Parts: sequence; structure tokens; C-alpha cells
Amino acid sequence: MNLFETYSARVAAAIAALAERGALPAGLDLGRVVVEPTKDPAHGDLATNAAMVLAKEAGTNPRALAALLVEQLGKDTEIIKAEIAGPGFINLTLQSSVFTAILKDAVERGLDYGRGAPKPHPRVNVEYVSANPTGPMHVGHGRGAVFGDALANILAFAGHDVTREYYINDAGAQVDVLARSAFLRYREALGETITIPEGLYPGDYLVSVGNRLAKAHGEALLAKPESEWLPLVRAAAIEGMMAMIRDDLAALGVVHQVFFSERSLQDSGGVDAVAETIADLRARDLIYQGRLPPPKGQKDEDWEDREQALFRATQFGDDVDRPLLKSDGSYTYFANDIAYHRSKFTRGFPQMIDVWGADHGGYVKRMQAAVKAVTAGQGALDVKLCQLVKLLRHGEPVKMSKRSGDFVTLREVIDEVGRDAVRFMMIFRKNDATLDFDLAKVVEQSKDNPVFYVQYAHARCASIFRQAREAFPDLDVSPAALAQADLARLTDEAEVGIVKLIAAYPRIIEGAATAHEPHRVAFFVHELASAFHSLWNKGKDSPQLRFVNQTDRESTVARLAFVHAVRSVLASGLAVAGVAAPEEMR
RNA sequence: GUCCCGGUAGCUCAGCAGGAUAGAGCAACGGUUUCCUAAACCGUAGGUCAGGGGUUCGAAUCCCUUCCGGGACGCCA
Repeated sequence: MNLFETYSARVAAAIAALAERGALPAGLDLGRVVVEPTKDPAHGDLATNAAMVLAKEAGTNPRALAALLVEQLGKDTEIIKAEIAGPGFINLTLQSSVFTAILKDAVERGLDYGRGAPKPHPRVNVEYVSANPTGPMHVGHGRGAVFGDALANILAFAGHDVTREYYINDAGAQVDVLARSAFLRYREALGETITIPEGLYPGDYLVSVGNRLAKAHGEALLAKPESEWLPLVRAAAIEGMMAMIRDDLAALGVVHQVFFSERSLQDSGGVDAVAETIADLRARDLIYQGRLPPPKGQKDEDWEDREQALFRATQFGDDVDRPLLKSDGSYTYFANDIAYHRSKFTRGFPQMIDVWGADHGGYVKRMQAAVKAVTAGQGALDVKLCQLVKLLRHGEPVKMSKRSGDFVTLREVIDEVGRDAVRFMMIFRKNDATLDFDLAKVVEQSKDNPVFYVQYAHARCASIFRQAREAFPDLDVSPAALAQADLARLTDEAEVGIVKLIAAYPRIIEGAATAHEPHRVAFFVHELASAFHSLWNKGKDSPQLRFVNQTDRESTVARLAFVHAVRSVLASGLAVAGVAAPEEMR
């Protein structure tokens, strides 16, 4: 339980005590009551809105209720001051021992500080990347990959049971196109001169697939009709593309536990999960034969009005009902996707998170409707949309063109600027805002570059320990020893401010996990780094604030404990982001 | 035509399920290196939170509406 949860409970207890003695009505709804850090240190350490939120229901006014609460909370020996402010805030000032205790805990637990208690249920499935296996990943995929991975990290750190999943779209027409493209490369490998016609994939990443096919089959495939070679070539091409994608992901440090094949839905031990899903929906009268109006604002000369099997998505909040079968009788992508999400549920994941590109935004409502339908309201799907990445170099746009086959790949970007820069920048922005990614800027070693800035703060922490070893070679700097330091010596405003940040870290993790917003952690470590750099420089003007002080062993030990905690929190936040925490930057 | 996302300082963006005087960074201007990494720090200046209504003790935040930018809209995935 973190500081804020502890005091939420105490405020609730105070309210209960007041109700007990009849000063307040019993059973007030505490749902909107929050205890949060104050923005202004002059307001003390914690603030609660309890009086303002509850006044109306309690039949009194905020300040009168606040007065009651202040009196009750004043009995708490850890609270040295409780006062009413503004429209009815209650500001609490705590004994400094509360914070030294938190600091001690952070020192002892190190990288585990802030880790949430295990919450094994409900299990969470995070599906991310899911790039089509038709070529290398581009930068936009990279954003989803990093976002999903960081989110999964945060959820796991917050205590959830998380599974990372990749959905392989290996069932649609696009993989047949891929196979035909690969077949041309196969013929090329056998000595033919080929040209890749419009509509096929021209990228040279299929050359190796062609070579492998030539090696495995010789000229045997040339004589066969397409119906015979296609499945073979398709499987080989998909395998080749997935190997490449996994490799790209590995370069980013992204690893999935489950790769789920769309094709397997229809053919897994003779079971057609899509047919099962449709039968299930049909049995509950959620499918009917009907006609859809043509889409508006779009050129639709080839619109063919026809009756088709429609899912009653509107019953679950969607705008129109959605088709499940194509005119040739095969399943739509949506039908497959319903079966896929149903499978997530039956595999034990009532809580699902999908990370998609923003161009799939129009798909969210129907998918959520489908999840509701297919899980009978027991499953929940949150979809996180990642906006576009604008790739720049010195402020100038870098041209990308997927059609030509020579677009800027994710791999090229990683090779140029490094994994850390890519990862940190991808989550140093809300997912639903477009992201400017400047290849030149993110390798700068300056405060303009947030990646460097935070890593540098961590390296400085490490540097202090190297200094300390020089100054006090015999000093025991193990966490256990440091935890025994006299932490009450840390009284400078800047030090106290940083301790409060450390105290807030578990709350940041919790908030980022429930809101599904990894960027909060990135911003937090940046803020902590900033506070630390500031304190560091204060030591230039005020030598007594330096971390290592040759003439004062006791305060050095206290400061080392403090630095150890700062370092751990920075490392922890960076770990969640999937970014390295270097010992030095030279 | 409908739906989704965005509009906060000159620029790039935060603002934590409604809270106190809206915050950072860059750019601009002015300072700080015999001193643990100046690869950093400190200070100054900069705002009609796109506009207009509404709900509330209280709105950048929630609702309605207008404008602007981006995306999507049966048989593609």
C-alpha cells in the first residue's frame, strides 16, 4: 500500500468515526474522494477533496465538514498539521519520519520499489504489433511495438498477470499476393529475369525467400499449377517474413509469448473456430440476413447491393450492423477477428488490450461490440490507437513510400539511432498524439534529448558511488547497510522534494497501469532526472550539499542511501520503458 | 453524410477519472565552470486552454454546438 492509499484509508476511517458518533450521516459514497500530492509545497504534503465532494450528500457545507474532518484527522500522530484551504481542501502536513520511512523502504527494495502486489486475476492479454507478414516493419509498427511492450511491462510491474500476444494476419488475400511475389523471386533465383508487376510486393526482402525455395525445390514448382505451388510458397514466404519481423522486434527488445495465427482459427485440429463463433452468435439471434446502405461520401460505382449475413453490432453500441461473410461465402476479416477475440476469452483472458494504428480507429466500436456479444458481457476490450510517426532529420521530413519497396524500415532507424532512443521517444508522447521523431535530435548528447537526459542522471548516480569508493574505501554501500543511515539528515528543500517524488512513484505506476498510459512513467523519470540534475548543481554553490563529503562520513552515508534510491527509481522507470540504465556515459 | 482522434506559450508537448495562481522542454534574453561529469544548472519573459453555450461550490478536463487539422467508412487486412 502506498502513501496515498494509506491516507485514503485514514480519511475513510475518519469519516466512519464521525458517522459513528452521529456527526455525519452513515454510508456516504466515498467514490470520488481522492488523496493526492499537493502541487504547492506550501500546502503541505497531501491534500484531499473529501469535504467538498461529500458536503452536499452530508447536508452541510464543505468548510463545516472540513472542520469536522480536520479535528478527527488531527488525532493521527503522523499528521502534524491539518488545515482547511480554499473552497474546502484539507491539506495535511506529515511527520518527516513518514517520508524517511518511505525512503528507507525504497533503499531496501531497490528495483522492486514500486512493484505492485500480485493481482493474478483477471489475466490481461496485450496484443500488439500484429504487423502483416508481408514485409519488414516500418516506423509506425515500431511505435505500436514499443507502446504495447511498455504497457505490458507496466501492467506486470503493477502486479497483473500479463500475456503478450501477436496476431499473425496470415489468412487474407494479401498473403496470396505475397506468395505470388515470392514465386517471382523463386523464378529469379533459378536464373530468369523478372519484373515485379504493379500490385505485387517489389521489395528485395523476398529475394532470400526465393533463394530458399529454389534450394528446397529446384525447378519442381515451375511445372505445377498455381493451386499447387501457392500453399507451399505462401507458407515459406510467411515463415520468412515472420522470421524477419521477429528479428526486428528482437532488435527493439520486444518479445511476445504468443504468436497467434489467423489461419489457425479455421484449421486447428479440424476445428473451425470462426464457424463455431458464427454458430454461437446465430444461436443467440445476433446474426440476420440483411442489406447495408452504401457508404456515403465515397466513390462507390462498384457497389453491389446484396443481402448478407450481418452481426447485430448496433445492439452493443456500434453505428451499423457488420457483415460476416463475403460474397464468395468466405469469412470477412471481421468474422475472423471476432473468433480470435473469442479465443482470447476462452483461453482465460477476460481483460484484453489491443494496440492498433490510428488508421484502424473506425474499427474500435465494432470490435468492442463483438467482444461484448461473444463474451456475454464478461470480457472487456480496451483499444489503444497509436498515431502516426513523422520521421524527420534536422526538422526536414524523411520520405517514406511503402509502395516502392524502399521505405524507411524500423530496422534502419534502430541501426541509426539505437534501441534506447527509439524506445524512449516512442513513449515520451501520448499514444493518441502524432509523434515527431527527429533522427538527428535523438542522438544528441544534450538536455534537448530526453533519452540522454534521463540516462545521464542515472549515470551520475553511479558516478557518485565511484567517488564514494575513492573517498571512503572501507564503506559498506550495500542496500542493507545504507538503509541504516540517518536519513533524517536529508533536510534540504531539494532533497525533500526528490524524496516526495520517490514517494509518488508507486502511485505513478498504479495510475499508468489503470489508465493504460505508459507515457506517464516516461514523463515521471524525466521529472525525477530534472530534480536530480538541479540538486547536483546546487552542490556547486553549497559544498555541504554535495553527495560525497570527505569530512563528514555520516551525511555521506545518508546521501548515498538517498542516491541509491534515486538511482533505483530511475532504473526501474527506464526498465519499464525498456531502456538501458547506463553506469556511465563517457 | 456518419464515426474516431486531435486543437493548451512563437515551436514540440504534459496537465494524473472536475479542484487551489494552467506546467515543462526548445527557441529568445541574462547569469553560473579553481567545485562529486557545465553532456548540467539558475533566472527573466511569454496564455482569451480554437470559438460559443450548458452542468457544477469549482471546467483545459464532463455535455451540446460551431470552426480548423488528421484518420476511417460492405464483399481490404
